[in-house]
Amino acid sequence: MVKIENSKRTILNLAESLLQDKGFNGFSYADISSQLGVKNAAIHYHFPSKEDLACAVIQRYRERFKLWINNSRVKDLNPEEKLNWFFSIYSNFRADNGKVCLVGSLEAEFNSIPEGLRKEVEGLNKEMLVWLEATLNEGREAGAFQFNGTPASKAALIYSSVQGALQMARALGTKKFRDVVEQNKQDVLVA
Amino acid sequence: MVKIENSKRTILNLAESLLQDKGFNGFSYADISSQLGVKNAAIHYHFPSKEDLACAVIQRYRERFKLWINNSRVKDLNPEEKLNWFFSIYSNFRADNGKVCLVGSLEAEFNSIPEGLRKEVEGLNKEMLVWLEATLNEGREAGAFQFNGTPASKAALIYSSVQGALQMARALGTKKFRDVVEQNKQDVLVA
DNA sequence: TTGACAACTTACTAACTAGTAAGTAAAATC
DNA sequence: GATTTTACTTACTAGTTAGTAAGTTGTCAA
Repeated sequence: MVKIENSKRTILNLAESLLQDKGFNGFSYADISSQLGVKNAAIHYHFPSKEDLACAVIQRYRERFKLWINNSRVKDLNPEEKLNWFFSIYSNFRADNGKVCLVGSLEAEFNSIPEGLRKEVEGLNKEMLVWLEATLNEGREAGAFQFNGTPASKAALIYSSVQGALQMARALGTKKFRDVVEQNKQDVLVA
Repeated sequence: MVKIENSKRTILNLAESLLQDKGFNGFSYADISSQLGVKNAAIHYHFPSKEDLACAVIQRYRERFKLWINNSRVKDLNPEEKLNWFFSIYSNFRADNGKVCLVGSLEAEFNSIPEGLRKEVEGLNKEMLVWLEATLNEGREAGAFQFNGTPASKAALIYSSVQGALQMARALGTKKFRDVVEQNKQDVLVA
């Protein structure tokens, strides 16, 4: 038998991509198996249910995010650079065939996805907001950022706007996404 | 035969509600027919395809928005009141069982919805941005609003953030949505 | 060399999907 | 009063969905 190396990881990659492209209700096991060149049942062997598969995607993303923010490449950046790194995640999504944020995609379908998956999405969303809030606070105390309100509120605004902008760019083009990122920077950076 | 008065309108209401609740790929004709107490085929009689149905929902919403903004109740408001009216649309969505914006819902699923529907979403999105941009411009010139960048960019930021915040509130609660609205106000209103 | 195990395939099911064709009954129109 | 139209129902199809059970084969460890 020809072994595809690390099928499990390849399945996760394809599922992540499909979630960002079509949404949870917009893709099927057949989309994955056909791209992988295997049968549907092979996917079920690795991930018994669609919920298991999507949960594994989010869990992996949460691990990845934790590794990133604790790695010196991000940890040691100054607040402005950290914010730019954050925006670059989403710029890369946009550049990659107009993908949207996993969190946004799944929250848009929140009332038609399994319960366990909702919990994972909630966890990821919280973790990202906590980091963004801390970064905004750090930047304001260092005099690099300037904004009204609490870092928590500002973090919620920035995150939700980027999430929304990725979606909006699908209908109105990449410029809209870039506009939102630039406007966010102008609204927070000290001139 | 017992006539349900104005079935067509009731179907549109249910479809609009389902789109905001579950998304295009998250509801079926059966969801509508069961709530209406008719058979599936009755829905197909009024709207042959699911695309026809969803397009009709968006078309009606576009008409409604046009009527609203041209009605003196909104037209004659000052810029700050206009912005508050805009936010109130989404506060009402949130209060109504955590519904999200039609545009956001459909853009999240953009790559798995029919072509004709995409065009309608694009149209609605543009029309709302044009109004918001004009309102922001009007407010800035009147000295009621203060912000960096162009009214177009600021409009894109505000709209995408509200769209994203409705989705985020599903996972993290209504407070997050309110935070984003308040932060937006603080970032634009002259103190 | 044998036996266990991992990673599949084949073959299937039950439920649901959008969509259609033909028939029916009430109501509006001529 | 006859005919057409509106708003359905019944009955169906073809395709897709997630998910399962049982069998197969290559790989690896004892």
